[in-house]
Amino acid sequence: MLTMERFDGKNIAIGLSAAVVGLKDQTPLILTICAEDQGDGQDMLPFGPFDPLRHRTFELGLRAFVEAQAGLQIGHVEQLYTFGDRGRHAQPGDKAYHVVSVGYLALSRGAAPEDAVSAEALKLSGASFQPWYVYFPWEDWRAGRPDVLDQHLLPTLSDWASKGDASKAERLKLAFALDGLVWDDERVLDRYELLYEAGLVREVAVDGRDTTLVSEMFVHTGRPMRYDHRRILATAISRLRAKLKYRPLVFELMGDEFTLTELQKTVEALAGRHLHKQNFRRLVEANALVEPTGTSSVQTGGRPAQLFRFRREVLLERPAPGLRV
Amino acid sequence: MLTMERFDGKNIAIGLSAAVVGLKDQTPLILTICAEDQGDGQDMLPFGPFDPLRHRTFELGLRAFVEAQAGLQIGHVEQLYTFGDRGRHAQPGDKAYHVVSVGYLALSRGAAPEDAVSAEALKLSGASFQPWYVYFPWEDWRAGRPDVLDQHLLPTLSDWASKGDASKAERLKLAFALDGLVWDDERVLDRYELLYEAGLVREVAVDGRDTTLVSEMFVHTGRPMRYDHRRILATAISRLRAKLKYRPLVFELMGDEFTLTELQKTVEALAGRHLHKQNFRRLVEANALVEPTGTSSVQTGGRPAQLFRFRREVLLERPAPGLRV
DNA sequence: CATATATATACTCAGATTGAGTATAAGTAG
DNA sequence: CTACTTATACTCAATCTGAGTATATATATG
Repeated sequence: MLTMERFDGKNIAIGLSAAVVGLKDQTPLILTICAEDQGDGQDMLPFGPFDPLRHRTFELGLRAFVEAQAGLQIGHVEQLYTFGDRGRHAQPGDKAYHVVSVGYLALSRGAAPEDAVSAEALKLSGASFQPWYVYFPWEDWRAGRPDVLDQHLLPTLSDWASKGDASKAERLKLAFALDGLVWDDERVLDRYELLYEAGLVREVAVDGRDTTLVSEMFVHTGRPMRYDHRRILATAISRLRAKLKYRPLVFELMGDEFTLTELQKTVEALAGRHLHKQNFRRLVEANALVEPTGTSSVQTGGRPAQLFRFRREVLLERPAPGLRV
Repeated sequence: MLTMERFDGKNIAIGLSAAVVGLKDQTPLILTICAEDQGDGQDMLPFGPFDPLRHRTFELGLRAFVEAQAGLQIGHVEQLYTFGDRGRHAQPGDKAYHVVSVGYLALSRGAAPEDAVSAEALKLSGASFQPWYVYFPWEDWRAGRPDVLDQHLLPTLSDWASKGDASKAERLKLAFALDGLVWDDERVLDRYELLYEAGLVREVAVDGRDTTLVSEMFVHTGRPMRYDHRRILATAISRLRAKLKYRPLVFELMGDEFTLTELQKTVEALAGRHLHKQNFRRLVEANALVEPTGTSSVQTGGRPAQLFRFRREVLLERPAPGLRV
């Protein structure tokens, strides 16, 4: 019953997709590509088929795709999730294979203004970094609660949930912090999935659903992506936001030297919320995550700020060094 | 360049494997199967090939395999990781396909003594629940630091690390809490991977490595499993231990009514470490995870304990209800 | 140069949480 | 009745957290 003959692989293909996060001007960015032969204008993440004959591991394959499609070297890479549902990767003329999609999170400094080499490579390849809140406008709370929530998303979602079973209303309550619950910045995927199930994002069209009744919502639910790439991006943001709290991942996106304010603005940009300045400082210094370089920076107006660098040794000293804010 | 024709799926197969956790007599258990035609005596997790034509999603496929191979219904299911490296799933005569392995964590009440139906089904199928610390003896700290660490594992591992580059020594230090670091109960996978890389677990034999020099270590490094199943189990334990702290997963393994001591012993069994009794109580009650049933239990000796049940409503009240111990 | 303005950095303080107890209650075994 | 066992209540100091106030040091302006 359990022989290997049942491992009959035909008709299955594995797609590797990378959510490559960058940063420029306190804006979190995501690397997108466009392909000539699939150009319906929708954004895509760098991706490609895993071929075990050419790539020893998923990760090596992934790095090769990003390099080939955007000319970019990536640093930290971690696996997110493997999506296997039928339909979510479907495209016309694609009946031959069932595509299973392995999503990855990657971090890159290639979006920084000072990286001229990456900028040139991006221009040549046609790839580019897009602000990630374009795809999820309701996830940016830095300037307070986004208006789109109360004006468009929640009325429609509540209506949808009230017509379904109780579990839909429960999930909605938890994901969107109804009834006085606190907004959880890590539930990016939960929120996107609810919008998807409610048929409010443009991607549902490839599922063959009728969208005429809700299509006026699409303008409020962010820019769509090809395939299931927006779902992978949502997973990436969720993971990154969670991991910031117990791993020093921010520094993979920062320059070598930075002020504490720059560090804070970066964390705020990724977490999508505002932090208390004095307490942020205390946290960073208490955790010994950084050390002063001795120099200071002449900023725009105000007292000059000390410059700091990441203290790599912290990785060997503390079990879970991060910015639990 | 990015056409779907490159999604050429031949020679790839997807294997689904489940680490099904159960509990009996304060012992964490893992469901293992044995197959006649692959019977070299090594334990396996329930697993099988994903066939998109028969199973709409990975999860449905997985449930079907567990049902077929152990006659067991499983409750909570979550994806762990997808392993794609060449070699780790290899077996003689298995050249036709590259098997990519998607690991899952599942929880089941089927190992409880009162579940006669599951016991019967297990007997018929030949599957059984095994104590999980048999596979990872160094992970059980309930009775203090396990002797095997200082007597066998750490001397050999340190020796191995000192001959490699500095990063090996760093990983060893973090994973096994050298130099006064605190033991992190969640790093089960890190520790197993180090033992694997150092060639100290029996599974390395299928990698074609020479094991004559280290084979006397195998008796100290736990019982092996087929394929990469012990790695999946390590991932499952890591994830379960991490998630206990912010999700009320324990209750998926408990009966409907229980005393606080039973609850504590269960958490201790899973986390592999001893907890402070009075503080555990305080934590459980402060988080409003349970409510008294009004009855009490006549235990062996001592004052009778109140019986409690899980307060399901907590899922709707608090953002991350768990037992952060 | 004095002053307004902007940013950086230091320090305070009350309330909540945590780790590690002591004290007391309510059963069973002999 | 006494010893023993387990359950439950309460204490206390150290630490952490959220939300401030106060002060320092720059630039821009009249």
